[in-house]
Amino acid sequence: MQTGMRTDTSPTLADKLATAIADGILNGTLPPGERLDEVGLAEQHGVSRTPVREALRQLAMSGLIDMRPRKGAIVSKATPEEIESLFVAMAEMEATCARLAAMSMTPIERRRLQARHESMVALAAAGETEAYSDANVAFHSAIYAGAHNAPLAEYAMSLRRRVGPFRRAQFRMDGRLLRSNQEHDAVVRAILTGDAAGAHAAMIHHVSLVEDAFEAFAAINAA
Amino acid sequence: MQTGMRTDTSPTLADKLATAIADGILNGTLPPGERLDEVGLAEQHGVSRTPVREALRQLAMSGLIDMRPRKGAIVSKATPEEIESLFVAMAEMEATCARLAAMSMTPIERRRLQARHESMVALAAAGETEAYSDANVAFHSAIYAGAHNAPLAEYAMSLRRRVGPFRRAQFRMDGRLLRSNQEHDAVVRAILTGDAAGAHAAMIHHVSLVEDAFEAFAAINAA
DNA sequence: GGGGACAAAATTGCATACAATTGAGGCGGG
DNA sequence: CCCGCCTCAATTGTATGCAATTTTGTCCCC
Repeated sequence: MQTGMRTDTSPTLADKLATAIADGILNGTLPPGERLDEVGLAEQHGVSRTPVREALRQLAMSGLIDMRPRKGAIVSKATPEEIESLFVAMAEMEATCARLAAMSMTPIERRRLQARHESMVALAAAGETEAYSDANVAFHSAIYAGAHNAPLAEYAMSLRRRVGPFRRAQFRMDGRLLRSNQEHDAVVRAILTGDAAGAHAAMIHHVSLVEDAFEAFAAINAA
Repeated sequence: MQTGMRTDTSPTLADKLATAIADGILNGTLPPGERLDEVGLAEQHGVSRTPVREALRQLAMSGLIDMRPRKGAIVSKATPEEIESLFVAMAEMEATCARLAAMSMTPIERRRLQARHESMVALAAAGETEAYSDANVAFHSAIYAGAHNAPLAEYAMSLRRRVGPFRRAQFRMDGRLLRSNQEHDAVVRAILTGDAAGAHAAMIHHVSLVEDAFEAFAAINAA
């Protein structure tokens, strides 16, 4: 799903293309720096250039791709500094959502968050990386939703997507799963007790460690 | 300027149209709910529908307009709850930027912020609404920039634009200028002393009052 | 062998043309 | 008088065609 995307009653070709291309970027088929040729994409999807151009423009606004007039589009390829900024921004957004969630989640939402978290304990212990990763996204999304603020939640999700291409395989690093789960525990406890400041701090801490993991990963790959 | 807009080397027609339409929305020429007819806009600007459509898609992603497949585009017309969410989101973003600015502004940036603030004291005292309003935007922009985080700064600015259509004439309310200036003083003091938590709190307080002003304004207009 | 100018190919930007869906208005039946 | 259906105009979605700029490849000269 795409941030701020048009409400989809019978999605248009351009919309479908936008999600298709975004998927390609997120799952690594289209790596950062890859050139996005209009006719190529058009032929590849069996459509004309017109909807392709509209899809590209939409993706450009989301930050997933870069367009330069008369130069074409490429998958966004950020410098280490820009990637760092993205991670910091994501940490701040997640922390803000966590703080708001601590203040405004309904009792039902709190119970569900706790249940979700507890179910992840088992996954972490069993080392089920893939299932944990999926559950992790759902966990964070639940916190976005708990903030009860659509613009913030959407932007947080958009940032999560945007850093996606740069954080592949993060969970494969030693002990990430168990550690992530412990940090979730701190976040959940703070939210459940309505400790806004604590939720903020715990979430910043959690997401910052993800960033550290990325940096370690990047360092390994650079070597 | 448009958030996440393509880097402009010889802007394309679609880009120029996007800013033109955005200007129309922001200055009230195109009020919320106004229908954005493609052929109308095309004739009005002397271009074909193609660049108009691309501009609209761009604006849709920014949240300034709403598009529904085969139904056309309208200037975003939010419910009171959605407007409330926008104001809350803006307050949170501004506060986050203020906190980061308190932590990471350079000495030069701090001095400039202080100078800018002091120059606004005179404007507030003299009741120069228009000049103060311009300076106010620059003041907040300086804090965004001081956060040293492009994604957060851009999103904060984008939210500021997005609430624009709903906060017209806010400064005309009694005593807003002086009060705004006093609140700025608290924000600036916190930032200059590196008081991150204080900067956050002061900014939330400041922007929340703007929201209250809006609500009062909306209440008057509804009556 | 290296570098620069020119030409051709490729690619983007814009316009026009066509198709398809929506919404409105009219018409007839109840 | 009201309701449903049908038809048609209006509007959006998509394709194609053309113009302009960028890029690439080649040739010539140094």
